[in-house]
Amino acid sequence: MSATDRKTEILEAAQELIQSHGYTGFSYQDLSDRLGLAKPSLHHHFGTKEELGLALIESYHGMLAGMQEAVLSASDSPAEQLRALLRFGDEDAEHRKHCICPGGALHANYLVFPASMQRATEELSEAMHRFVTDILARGRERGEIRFEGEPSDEAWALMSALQGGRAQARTHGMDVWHAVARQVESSLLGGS
Amino acid sequence: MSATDRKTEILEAAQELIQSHGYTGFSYQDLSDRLGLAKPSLHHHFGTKEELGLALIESYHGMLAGMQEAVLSASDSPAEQLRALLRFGDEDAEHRKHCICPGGALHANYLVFPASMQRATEELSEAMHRFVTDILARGRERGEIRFEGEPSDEAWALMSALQGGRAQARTHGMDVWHAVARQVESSLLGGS
DNA sequence: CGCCTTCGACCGACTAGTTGGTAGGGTACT
DNA sequence: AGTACCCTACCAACTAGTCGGTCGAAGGCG
Repeated sequence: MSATDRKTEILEAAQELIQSHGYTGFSYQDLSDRLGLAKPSLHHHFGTKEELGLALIESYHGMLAGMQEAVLSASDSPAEQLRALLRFGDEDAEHRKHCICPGGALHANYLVFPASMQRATEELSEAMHRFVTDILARGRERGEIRFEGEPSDEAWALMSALQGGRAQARTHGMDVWHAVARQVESSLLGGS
Repeated sequence: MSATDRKTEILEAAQELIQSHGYTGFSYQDLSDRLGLAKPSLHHHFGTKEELGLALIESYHGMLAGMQEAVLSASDSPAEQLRALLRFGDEDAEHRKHCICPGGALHANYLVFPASMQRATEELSEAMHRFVTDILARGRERGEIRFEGEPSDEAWALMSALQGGRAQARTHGMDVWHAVARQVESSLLGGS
């Protein structure tokens, strides 16, 4: 197992922990227990918790980029791209039921972050916002997606609904997530 | 200053802390510093953190009931009631910009809660959900509110959007909150 | 080949500070 | 006298982070 593998392994465990228990809700000890790796070894890879947090957000950036590429290459139709985006949410929600989405976890813990992580959080959701705004704008131009007001505003609304839906689903069951996704889709793309 | 006043004072400070820093993100020490009251004195009023947390959620129940009454007595029209509900969100968001809404804070920290607080959290948002569902159902019956699918599903979507909007507003400014509220309103009540 | 050095990964034992929580004593109002 | 409130002093457990050191694999070199 090379060094890079170890780092990714730690990052994956840390992602699950921050999305389930929050930034203040998990410790190096938790990571240590879960990975069977001594606590100082973790500090060897990520000197401080802030450093670990930054790497975490960095890796979310990578995941976002991957999703963007997958969504855009799925179809030329903005409506289909929107559907693909929602399917991504479905998969992730199904795969890690006890977690909230990355953005939700970061926003929820925003105020306890060191400044560097706050900045990184802002950049991440701005990137997501640009992506969603673009789909919505192109979709309405083509007559595939319907909403009132500015695409940018609707993008914030869409992101908020998905983020909130994921959070509520954790306490009220996956049905709530599906309900939210369904309402969002039918509102934007028209009834079934 | 009577005992009840002290308790409310502590509860108010604790509310602000849980909504800004999260349940694992604030300590009895933080409360002590903020209130100028020794830490053991807090334990006198709320023996354990779990007890404090339960009282917190209990008081949210009271606030919810107060809001329901205010919203329902504002008008007979479901559309107006919905507008009143959104205004409530506006006021609270304006008043405590650095906080997320009670429901959002509770959902975000759900997994680190002791079982009793998890149950109380579920009950709180189910109460809110029943209330919103009722407004939506009556509103559509009267032709004042428009949406597809089940009122219950749309209620989850509405709550999710507001909760998420409040969270994102903290990192991207109050404009985001207003954008989300506006989009939700125009989607349900029709264009301006 | 064998020997030596270097280096990243790792860990036991530790630190200083914080966590939720307790013990017990003082004070002030009823 | 009793009760409600508040305090100082304390506790065990946990926090992020450090220290000094071990291990094994890689690389240079005669």
